[in-house]
Amino acid sequence: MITPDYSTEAAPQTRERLIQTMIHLLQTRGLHGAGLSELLALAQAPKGVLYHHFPGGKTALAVAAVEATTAWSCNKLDEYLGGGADVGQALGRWIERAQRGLHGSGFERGCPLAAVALESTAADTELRAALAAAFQAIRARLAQALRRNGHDEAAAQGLAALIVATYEGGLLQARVANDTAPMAQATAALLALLKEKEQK
Amino acid sequence: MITPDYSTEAAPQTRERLIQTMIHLLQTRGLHGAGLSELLALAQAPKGVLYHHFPGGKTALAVAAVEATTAWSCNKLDEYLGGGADVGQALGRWIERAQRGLHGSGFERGCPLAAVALESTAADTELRAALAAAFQAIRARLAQALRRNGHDEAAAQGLAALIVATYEGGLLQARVANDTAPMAQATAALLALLKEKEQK
DNA sequence: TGACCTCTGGACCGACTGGTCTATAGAATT
DNA sequence: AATTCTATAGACCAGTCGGTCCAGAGGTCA
Repeated sequence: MITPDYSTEAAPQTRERLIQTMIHLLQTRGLHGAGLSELLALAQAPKGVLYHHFPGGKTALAVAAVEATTAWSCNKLDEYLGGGADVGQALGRWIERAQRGLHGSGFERGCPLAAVALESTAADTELRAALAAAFQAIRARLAQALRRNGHDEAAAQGLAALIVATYEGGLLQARVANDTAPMAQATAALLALLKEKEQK
Repeated sequence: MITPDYSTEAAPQTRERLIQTMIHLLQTRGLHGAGLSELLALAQAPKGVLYHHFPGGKTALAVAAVEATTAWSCNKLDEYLGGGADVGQALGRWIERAQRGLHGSGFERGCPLAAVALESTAADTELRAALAAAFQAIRARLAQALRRNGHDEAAAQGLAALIVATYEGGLLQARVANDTAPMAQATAALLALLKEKEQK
């Protein structure tokens, strides 16, 4: 007889706490900037717990964090883009949310994917695979919505990549500037260009 | 009588080699991912040399690397934008160069500024100041050229931020995708939008 | 009740980190 | 020739890194 695999209460909480803490550290310090001792202190967990839930250690936890971020982002995108909503509008809401997060954290919390993306090397195969899948999934969702909005396949893919780039690049500039302005300006410029194209 | 301050031959070579090596490591692994031992081995320099030229240690060298990158980028931009050339064309050349660099390094070499930007915290004041100045300078140069091309002040600033964001975000996506496509697509989409606006 | 299992807790470890310090080579100055 | 200054060289250090290992806590089975 197969044991029902609903786990105990405590276990998923701890595991989830580790992932959330890792996401937070990736946003603020990046992968190598985040030490295990700091992570465990923030998550209020001893070392053994980490290696129990993630035998692969720090890297495995980072992969889990990347995957959790991917899932979360896709859900949020689906929510914003749901019902064939206008991509420009959805993008506006998305960026607004990011700006609030950045500003609210004193310009410390950026994108958890971006930092890892720039620190990882080709040797970090699992991490890279997770990151590649993440951006791929996000672009695919955007492209799908753009196609629904009347763009052809090539244009949809191009605009999807441009939107993601604007988001990541805008966040990066805003972070070092200690000011949301660069991100807001970049986004506004992109939205204006998109609107003009529509009206053409 | 003032001593002519052309320095000895050896000194600036070593110092420069340290900076160039740091830039390379920032591009491939980021600030925290790059160890001093690796840096010194690549630069073929003993430890004492580093702390002789950069009493501030690793961070001071990173600041110097950021500043050198800024100067280099501004020079290149001036070259591309010189004589009131079209911004779209200049941007195309700029991005093409970055793509060749990325592809030629097996998708390892990205932007030395971006990685540091995401790893640094508000506590790293010098590093942050250097980075803020870097992006500020680059945006200013782009905005100036855009104004020459007939955009008003606000539009020029917005587009400048958008261009930088596209560059950084495109590079990031291409890096993890192991494929220049996302960057090429994002850039092409942006250039297409700019061209449409011109013709409007 | 005893065996088992998942999960927690933390002592412990070797490797490596960034950084300091002293010795010295060699050119420039006196 | 003696001195001074810049630059090179690397031994050395304390602290921290990620990771291993084992002891128990507490639940769920037979």
